[in-house]
Amino acid sequence: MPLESKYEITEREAHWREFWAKQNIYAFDETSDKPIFSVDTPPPYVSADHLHPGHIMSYSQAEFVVRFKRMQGYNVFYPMGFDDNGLPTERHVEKKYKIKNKDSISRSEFVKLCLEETQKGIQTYRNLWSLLGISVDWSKTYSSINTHSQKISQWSFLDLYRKGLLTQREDPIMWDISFQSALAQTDLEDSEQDSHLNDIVFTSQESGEQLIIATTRPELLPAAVALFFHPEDSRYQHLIGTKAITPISGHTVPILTDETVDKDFGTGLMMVCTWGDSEDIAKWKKYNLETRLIFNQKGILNELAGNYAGGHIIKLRQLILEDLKKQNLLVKQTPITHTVQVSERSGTPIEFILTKQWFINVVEHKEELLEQGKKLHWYPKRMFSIYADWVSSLKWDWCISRQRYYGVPIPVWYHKQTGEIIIPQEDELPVDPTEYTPRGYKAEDLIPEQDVLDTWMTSSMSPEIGAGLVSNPELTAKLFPSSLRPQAFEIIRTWLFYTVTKAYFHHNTLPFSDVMISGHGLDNQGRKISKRLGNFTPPEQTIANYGADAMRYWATGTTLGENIRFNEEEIKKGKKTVNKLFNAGKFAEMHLQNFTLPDQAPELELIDKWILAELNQTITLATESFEQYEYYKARTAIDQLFWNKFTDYYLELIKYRLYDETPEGQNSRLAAQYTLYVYIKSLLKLYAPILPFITEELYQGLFLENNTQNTSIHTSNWPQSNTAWQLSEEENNLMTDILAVVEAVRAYKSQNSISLGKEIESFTYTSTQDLSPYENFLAKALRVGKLMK
RNA sequence: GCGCGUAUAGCUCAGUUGGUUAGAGCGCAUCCUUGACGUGGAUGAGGUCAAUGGUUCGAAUCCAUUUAUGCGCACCA
Repeated sequence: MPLESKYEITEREAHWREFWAKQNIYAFDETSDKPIFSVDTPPPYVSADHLHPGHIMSYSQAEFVVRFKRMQGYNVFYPMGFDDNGLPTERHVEKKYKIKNKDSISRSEFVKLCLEETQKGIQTYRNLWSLLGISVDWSKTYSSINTHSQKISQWSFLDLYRKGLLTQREDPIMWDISFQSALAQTDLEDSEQDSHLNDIVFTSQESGEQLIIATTRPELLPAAVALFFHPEDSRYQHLIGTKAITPISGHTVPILTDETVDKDFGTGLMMVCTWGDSEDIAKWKKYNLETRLIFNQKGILNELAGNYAGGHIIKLRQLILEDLKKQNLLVKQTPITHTVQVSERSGTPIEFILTKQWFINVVEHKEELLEQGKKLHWYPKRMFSIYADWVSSLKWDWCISRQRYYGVPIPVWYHKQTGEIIIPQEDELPVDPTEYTPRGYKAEDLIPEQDVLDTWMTSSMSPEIGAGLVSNPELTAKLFPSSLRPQAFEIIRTWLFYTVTKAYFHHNTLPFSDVMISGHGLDNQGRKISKRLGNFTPPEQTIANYGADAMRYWATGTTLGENIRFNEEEIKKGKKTVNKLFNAGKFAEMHLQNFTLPDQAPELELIDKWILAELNQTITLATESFEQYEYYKARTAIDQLFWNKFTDYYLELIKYRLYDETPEGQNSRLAAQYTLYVYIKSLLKLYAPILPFITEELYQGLFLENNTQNTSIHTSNWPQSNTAWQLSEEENNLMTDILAVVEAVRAYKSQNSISLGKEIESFTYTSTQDLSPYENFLAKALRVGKLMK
C-alpha cells in the first residue's frame, strides 16, 4: 500500500484506530501459551468531568511499556476498569440534579441517576483513551459497581470476616458532618486555617481557684470530660484528685495527670473532650473517661449542650465565645495558624462521633504490611518511602463502612432476636441485604445492614477483578498476581496500600510484582493541573491540533515519577518527529521500490556497517530502558539514532549511491538499499511503543505487502540486537575521522555561504589515519571535486 | 520537627557505577530554496552545574553544612 503524499494526521490516526479495533490486535489471547504480562490498570473515577493532560501523561507512560512488552512477545493482559461508586459520583449527581436532601429521593432512584452518570463518564474516558491509542483490551472492562466487582468485593468482606480480620465495633470514628458519613484515615487532608487559641477559665470545685486552659475548640466545652497536667508540673500538684467546674455548661470534670501533656504549652493545663482529636480519644480510652457527645451525625446539638441544644456545632464556637466574654471567662485570645484535618471530599473539618462501624484490622499488622511493601519492585525506588511513611504512621484501623447510597452493599444481616451477625454463602453473592434474604432465613427475622462499603474496599481488589474477566478459572489464576501496577503517587497510601493489604490477607502474596509510579501534570507555570484551577487545554483539542502521537511524545518528556509541565513546544517537537519519520519513510519507499530483502546480506560499506552498529547499540539501550520503565531514556536514545545519526549523516551520505543507476554502482546501491531497509524497519519498531500511529502507517506502507503473518507493527517482534552489527575498534576510529571530515566540509561551506549542494573544487582535511580508501566516497557524498589530506 | 525529592543554557529537561573541551529540544544569530522533509538543512553564540567547605590525581556526580522549592509523615490542647 503506497504512502500518501502527505500525512494527514487526524484522518490517518482515525484510520488506524479503526484498523486496530477491527483486527482486535490488543485482545488478550486466552489460548496462547506465551508468557503473560498482566496489567492492573488504574480505574479512574468516572465522575471526573474533564480529563486533563495529567491523565494523558500517566496512562501513556504505562502504556509505552505495555506496548513494548507486547512486541517482546508477551501475551498482554491489559484490562480497563472504571471506579464509579462512592462519594465523588454521589456528589456529582447531587450537584448536577440539585439534590440538596437525600430524603427527597429514594435510594433506588438516586442509584439509577448515579449509574446513568457513570455510563456517560465511562464513554468520555473510553473516547479519549481510544483517541490516544491506549492499547487496552476493551473486551476486558469492569466497573467497580458492576455485578462482577460487587461479587469480588463482597467475597473479600466474607473472607476477611471469616479470618477474623474484620470486626464491627462501636468506636469514635472520624466523621464528615456535611456528607454524614464515616471516613478512613486516608480520606483526610490537612488544611491550614487561621484560628485563635483561647485561654478559658475553669474553676476548682474544692478551692474556687481559677484554672486556665488553652483551646482552639471552645465549642467543645460542654463536651469536656477531664483536665490534665504533666505529673511533674509543680504548679498543679495540689490539684491531684480534685475536680474542676466547666464554664458555660457547669458540669464537673476530674483533674488527672498524663506524661504526654506539654508543660510549656499554654498554662500546662489541658482540656480533654469527647472528642476533639485523636489525643482526646487516646486519653478517653486510657483513663476510661466519661462520654459527652454533644451533637449527632448531622452536627445538631443535643441536651448535653444545654441552652445551645438544637443548634449546629459549626455555629457553636461563636456563641460560646460571646457568652464566655460576657462572663469574663475568656482571658486571652491568641491568633494562630494551625493545621486542621478536613474531609478530603467535602473540605469540612472532621469531627468524631460514636457509631458502630466495620473495621479491617490493619494497625496490628503494620510490620507485615511494611515487609510486603519492601518486597515490591518499585519504579522509581524512592517511592517506597511514601508507602513506608504511611504504613508506619497508621493510627486507625481501616473503617470500611460508609453511610452512603451508591456503593457495594455490606453483605450482612442481624438477627432480630439474637442479634447474631449473618453472612451469605459465597454462591449467593452479590447480594443487597435490603432486597435479599439469605438462604435458610426468613426475611422477617432479619435486619439488613444499610451501609455500603468504602469504595477502596472494591478497588483494592482490582487485580483479582481484572483477572476474573477471563472465561476460565485456570487462566484467572495465571493472571494474579499482576505483573505491573501503574499509578500516580498520590494514591500510594490508598489504592496501593489497600491492594497490598488485601492480597496479603486473602492470599498471603503480593498483588503484583512491579509498581510504576508516575508524577503528575503541571501547567506551564509549574502549578498542579487541576479541574478547580481549569489551568489546562483539553487533551482532545491538543490531539486535534497535533495528533495523538505528538501528545504521547510529550508524555515521554521526563523521567518516571517526576512531574511534567505541559509544554506546547514539546508537543510540537513530537509532531515534527512524526513528520520527519513520514518523510524518511517516503524517501525509503522511493528507493526500495523494486528491492526485495536478499537471503544473504550484500557486502556492506563502512558507513552502512556504522549505522547498523548504531542501530544495534540503540536496540540494546532502548530494550534495557523499557525493561526498567525508563521510557524517557529509550525515547532519547531512539531520537538520537534517528535525528543525529540517520538524518544528519547517514541519509545524506548515501544519497549519491541510491541515485546511482550505472552498472558499476549496483553493488554499492544494493548495500545502501539493504541497510536502509533493515534500519528503517527496526527504527519503526523502536518508535512503535511511543508513536503507534505513524509507525503503523509506515510499517504497513513499506513492509507489509509480502508479510501476511503480522497484521500490525504492534504485534510484530521487537528488534533484536545483532552481534554481526558491530564495528571493530579500527573501523570505529575511521568513522570518527570520516564524520569529522564531513563536519569540516559543512562548516567550510556554511561559513562561506556556499550551499551544501553546490560542488566545491577541492578540500583539504587533516587526519592521523589513512582515509584514502574513503576519499572517493566522501568527495561524492559531500560534493567536493577533490579531497586532499 | 523527621523523611524523600528537586535546583544544570533565556525556557523545558537529560546527564548511568566520579574520567578529556557538561548534552538535547525550543528560542536566538548567520547562512543554505541539495532530489524525503522550509513542519527543512548547515554553522554558531550561550552554562562558576544553587552556595560554602571537604574527600580525590580528577567532582554536576561522593560526603558535610546552608539556601530555595515540592511532596510525605508528625505536631497542631
